[in-house]
Amino acid sequence: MADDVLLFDRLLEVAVLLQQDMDRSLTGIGLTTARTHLLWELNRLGPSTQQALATTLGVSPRNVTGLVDALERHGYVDRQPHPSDRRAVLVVLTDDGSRTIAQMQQDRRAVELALVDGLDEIELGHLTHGLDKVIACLHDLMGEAGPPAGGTR
Amino acid sequence: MADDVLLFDRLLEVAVLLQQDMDRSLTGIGLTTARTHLLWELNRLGPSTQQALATTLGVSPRNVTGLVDALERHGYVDRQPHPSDRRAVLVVLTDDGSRTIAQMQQDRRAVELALVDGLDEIELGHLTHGLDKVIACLHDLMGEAGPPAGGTR
DNA sequence: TATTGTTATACTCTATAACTATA
DNA sequence: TATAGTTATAGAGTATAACAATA
Repeated sequence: MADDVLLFDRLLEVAVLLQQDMDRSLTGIGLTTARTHLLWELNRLGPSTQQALATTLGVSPRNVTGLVDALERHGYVDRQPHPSDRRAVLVVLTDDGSRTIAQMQQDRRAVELALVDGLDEIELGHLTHGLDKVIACLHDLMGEAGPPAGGTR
Repeated sequence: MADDVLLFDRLLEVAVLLQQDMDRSLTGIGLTTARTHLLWELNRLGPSTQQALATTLGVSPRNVTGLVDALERHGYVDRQPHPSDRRAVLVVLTDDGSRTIAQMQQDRRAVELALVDGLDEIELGHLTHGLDKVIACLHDLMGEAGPPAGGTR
């Protein structure tokens, strides 16, 4: 009957569970998904202007202002004057921010270990292979349908 | 180096892509993720009180009021008096709402087909098997860590 | 007394537009 | 003139608390 989206449903369930798992560790410490995303990218990029963060995150500069305000208020980042451009500010991780990111990376590794632990090497290979195909296929689907005036055909 | 969360990263990428794919079809027709979620559950449950919807969706009754307001405003649902409880209202899909849901189900089937099309039967079996293990593992992780005063041990 | 839905209030994420200070 | 970041304004999702009508 409704069994015609078996793979889709499984992927969706994984997505929901991952989201829940990541949300769980953010409660009560002044972090949210959006703020954490910024923190994560800031850690990847190193000290950055808000403009750079807006581009990387794909959100408006105004939005970054709000997120940095909140992260600064909670002590995760600092705003420093840009050394060569007095219009800009450099957003940098505080020690607390760095520690928080490190903890998150450790949590991810723990989840990864738990997941891999339940699979033998063959199963893991098959799963990885299948996921890569799914990812490629979804990228294709997005590419085709993205902007109204496409031309991949 | 940073290659120690390979599986996690793949699952995360799938989650992001799925979210993007689902968002894509909602733009410009008065729908959002939250509203669509309500519509979807309403279709599954049949005519429901807002209380029932709040419970099913795991959000506050106040939140449901806002979502139903918006969906009603855009013609996807109607509020009808509850036949036996004059405090409650029954939220029901309009014809337009039903058509929209049907279209979404069809879109899902199309994505499912595209995904399955890229895999032979063996690969599909392996992928499904791996995902089921991942889902079970994630459920375990959530269960263990969920409420502070757990007792699964 | 308990429940259904609402109004009141507040916080967060998001966007666009106008404005300031600087390039 | 263009760019970086801010203030102003607005819409959407979410929550709690207080309140009205009804069970």
